[in-house]
Amino acid sequence: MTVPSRPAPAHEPGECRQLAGMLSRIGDRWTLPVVVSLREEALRFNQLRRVVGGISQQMLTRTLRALERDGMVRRTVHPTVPPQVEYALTTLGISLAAEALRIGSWIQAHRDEIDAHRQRYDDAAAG
Amino acid sequence: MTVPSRPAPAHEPGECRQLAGMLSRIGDRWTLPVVVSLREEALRFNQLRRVVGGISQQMLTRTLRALERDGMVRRTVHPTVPPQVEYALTTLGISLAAEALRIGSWIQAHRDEIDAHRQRYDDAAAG
DNA sequence: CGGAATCCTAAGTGATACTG
DNA sequence: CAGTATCACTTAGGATTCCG
Repeated sequence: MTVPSRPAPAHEPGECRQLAGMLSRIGDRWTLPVVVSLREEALRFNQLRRVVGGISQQMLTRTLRALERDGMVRRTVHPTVPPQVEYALTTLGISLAAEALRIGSWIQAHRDEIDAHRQRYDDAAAG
Repeated sequence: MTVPSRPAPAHEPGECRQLAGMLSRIGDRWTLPVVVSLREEALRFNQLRRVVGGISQQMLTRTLRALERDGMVRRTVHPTVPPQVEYALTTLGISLAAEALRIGSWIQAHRDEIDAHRQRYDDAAAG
């Protein structure tokens, strides 16, 4: 493709930043495990915590709040005693999970390649 | 393999963690802007810095090192005076960029929806 | 049970100054 | 030009304690 004097970059800084922003939102340590854990069924707080595994109470709370704020997760409180709170993916959340899994496929497909590169790079640095 | 009473979750913790790990690698503040900036042509350090815009020298160095380590970017030093270093995407990097842009499309498509949710959530929290 | 509040550490990020 | 080194600040995350 010939490059004219100065074509539109096909990427504007704003877009990249938003893209990076959303990727880091879902790329944090717990968002994806939580979303994937909710993929098949709604779960209650401590159920979810057990399924996800290894997540602190605080981080689960924060992650769920962020997901709820973004409209990815719906929080339903059942006025029982003791209180019962259920978390479920929204349509938007399901849609995001699908995209995430797509990237997951890419990663699995290229994981060996990436690991090999890292190995080589680190070896070269160490040597 | 015997069929368990419950179906396999279709997600193993290890996978999620790797997925999240890679997403946070490319979801950091600068990786994507850098990759996208390199999409059409190889650039030198300070060229790249200008194109990306707003990135500190240190973060550009770190981002490029990480990308190089992962085999996404190839670093070529031309033994001239003054030194000239060129950065270019590898095939792997181009492939990643394509995936990233796909997510970008998703974000653009759902951005208004997400923003509306956030607005509503924040308003409710403030009220 | 489902959180909130608090404290602490590590990592990401930016600014600045210096070097080959 | 293309970095490295250092410092300061902010945020992510974990551990612990307390509450309705």
